Amino acid sequence: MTPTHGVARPTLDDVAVHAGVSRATVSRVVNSQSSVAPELRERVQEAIDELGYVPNQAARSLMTRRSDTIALVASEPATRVFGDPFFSGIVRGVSMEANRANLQFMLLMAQDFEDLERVKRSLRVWPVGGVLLISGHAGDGLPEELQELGLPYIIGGRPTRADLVAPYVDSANVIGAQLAAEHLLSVGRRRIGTITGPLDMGAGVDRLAGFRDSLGTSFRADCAENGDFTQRGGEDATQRLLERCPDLDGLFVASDLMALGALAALRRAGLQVPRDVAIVGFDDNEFALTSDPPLTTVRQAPIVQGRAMVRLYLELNRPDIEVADEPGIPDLSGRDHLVLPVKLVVRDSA
Amino acid sequence: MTPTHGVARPTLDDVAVHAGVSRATVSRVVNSQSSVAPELRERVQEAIDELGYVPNQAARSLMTRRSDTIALVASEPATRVFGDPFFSGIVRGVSMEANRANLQFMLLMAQDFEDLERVKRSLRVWPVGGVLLISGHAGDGLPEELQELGLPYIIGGRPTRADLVAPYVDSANVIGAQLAAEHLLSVGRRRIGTITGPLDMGAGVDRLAGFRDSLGTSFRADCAENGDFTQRGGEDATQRLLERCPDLDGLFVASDLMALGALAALRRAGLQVPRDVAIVGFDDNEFALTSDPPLTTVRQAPIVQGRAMVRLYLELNRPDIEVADEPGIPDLSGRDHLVLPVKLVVRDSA
DNA sequence: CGACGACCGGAGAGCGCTTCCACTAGGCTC
DNA sequence: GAGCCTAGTGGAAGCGCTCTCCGGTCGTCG
Repeated sequence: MTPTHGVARPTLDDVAVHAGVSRATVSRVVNSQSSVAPELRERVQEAIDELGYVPNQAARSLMTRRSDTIALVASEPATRVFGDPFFSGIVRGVSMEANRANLQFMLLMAQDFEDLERVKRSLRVWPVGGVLLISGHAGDGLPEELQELGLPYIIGGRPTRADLVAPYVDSANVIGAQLAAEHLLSVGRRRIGTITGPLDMGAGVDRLAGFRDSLGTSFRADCAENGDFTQRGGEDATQRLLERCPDLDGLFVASDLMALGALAALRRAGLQVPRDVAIVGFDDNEFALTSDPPLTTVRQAPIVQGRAMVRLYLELNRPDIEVADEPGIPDLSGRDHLVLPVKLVVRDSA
Repeated sequence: MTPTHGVARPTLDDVAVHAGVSRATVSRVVNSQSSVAPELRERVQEAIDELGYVPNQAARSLMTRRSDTIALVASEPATRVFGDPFFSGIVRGVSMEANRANLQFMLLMAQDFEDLERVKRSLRVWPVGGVLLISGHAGDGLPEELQELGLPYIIGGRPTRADLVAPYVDSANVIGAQLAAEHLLSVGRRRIGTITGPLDMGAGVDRLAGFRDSLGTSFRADCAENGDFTQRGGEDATQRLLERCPDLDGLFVASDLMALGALAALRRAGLQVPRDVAIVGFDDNEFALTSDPPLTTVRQAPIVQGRAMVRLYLELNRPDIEVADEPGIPDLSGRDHLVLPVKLVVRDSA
């Protein structure tokens, strides 16, 4: 048996004795709820500092029946979660905001069906107060599971099932894709194809929809190829696309990582970007800047998205934690969802 | 206040009543320690299944004064943790093995000094039973802090301070670098430079040491340039190196990600790989395979390393959890450290 | 000046679990 | 067959905390 801490940690009682008050008073000071006389509060605070008192989370959550832990669940294999800067942004945002709210967050990844079961089991066993769902694929069953467990959750992206009402934080994917398509049209491209994201994900569907919408009658279904948001997938998809639509002069790729693959495929096919084919990506991550040529792309803000997800969770489920307004993060009081703006960033690829 | 679970969860008592035994007996069955009559044990198990009983972790760890949670702490910014497949491998390995042992793991990243303080605070507040430290930089103070907190920890890599005795799991970095250098020599290269890792990290120091060792008197200090294990860092370092040592015909780069950058820098300088400069990397991750040309590199096994770290932790600190032998993971009974073998993988770059 | 209310602090009951201890059987040894 | 184990079970005491009650102390108004 391993004690959690080598040195015996001071308890509430210790502090109470030290400060000459009752446990209840100390508790009230610690949780800064209800009224404690200023003088007493100060004395208690001093005792806390002096003893280096830190509340025992286990005891606390045993009593309150809630836990100050949120889980970030990605229905993706670890390689993808770790390979795409988009996820790193989300994680950073979540980590940032969770920290500010004194929540602990844990990261769960589900590579496959088996893992999905494991994750569900984890959520059952571990005292988690809420779940942030990212990269949801239709049919992973996670929202339903959480519903059943009575665990509040926030979706990053949008619900994939229309009958499922759930709070979410999404990027303006449709608009972003429209901007991309319009830009390609505005630089004179007329035979425009697209590499989509997975069509069981909101982002995949929406970016295709926006693209199709802006192209109108010039949209050619045979010049849309499915990718999987990985570089390799983008490369393969582009190669297939080139075989079917060799006369392409413009390409909207639904993520920068896939666009990187597309660049490689085009180069191998002897095509120059943007001279022969103009490319617009989606994300605006570090790859977009360092690629050759630098990508024209649609900027979204994964860090903000991650932060907003935590804040939305707090807003809806933790009235005891106050969420201070923050510049750069849209106000979300009273809302149950948020769609973050995107912006076209023009560089050399289109 | 949010209840952790919408539906009232059955407690030990519920199970006890249902099975017609005492709480103590149910607890014994759940923890499968000490002896319970087979017949009773079965009856209890049935009751557990029937009610869908899941132990309350908070109550449990309140009693046992330990927590079934381990933290994986990376002294790196999130962008690096998420950008390098090495980390993704570690995380996957840890996640895998933690899961098997029914431990929860949480990921903490320290971008800078401020974060480091935050992480330390987290470790104090949250009931963590042990810590896995990766990517330790000399002077981050983490080991000392953990020592003081009385938290057991395992180092991924090796202790950066000689006076610090701590269990660790490392790769055979010195040997790996020797293999790389010897390979470059064996293909006839004589003017060999190196891009090192950060020299405040064990991996950085050891790979340089192995390289220098194999080169002997042909080692040229001015043809060693420091990198930071990022692609960009590798690119910049290579560029600097080329200015100082334009006659280079071989290059050992201490990580594949940096090697990718090196390839870019060489290409920009109009040099061909391997004709003009032969390159050997370190890692053997997916980039090594897809780069142009595919990298000759030293293979290490981050997933195994992650798994071994958890197993070593269990071995040393949790006698109550048994660690079954696993093919592919070196036996670690009785050991307090492990050095994983590496292997040269020859492809086209050298 | 007495009574009422507002407010503040303390006592104490548990949250769900583990584990020490006491106790009962049954199987030994001599 | 009496003593003595050993194995198996239940009772009960808390782990450290929160929060409901309740009693006490003021300020204030009639």
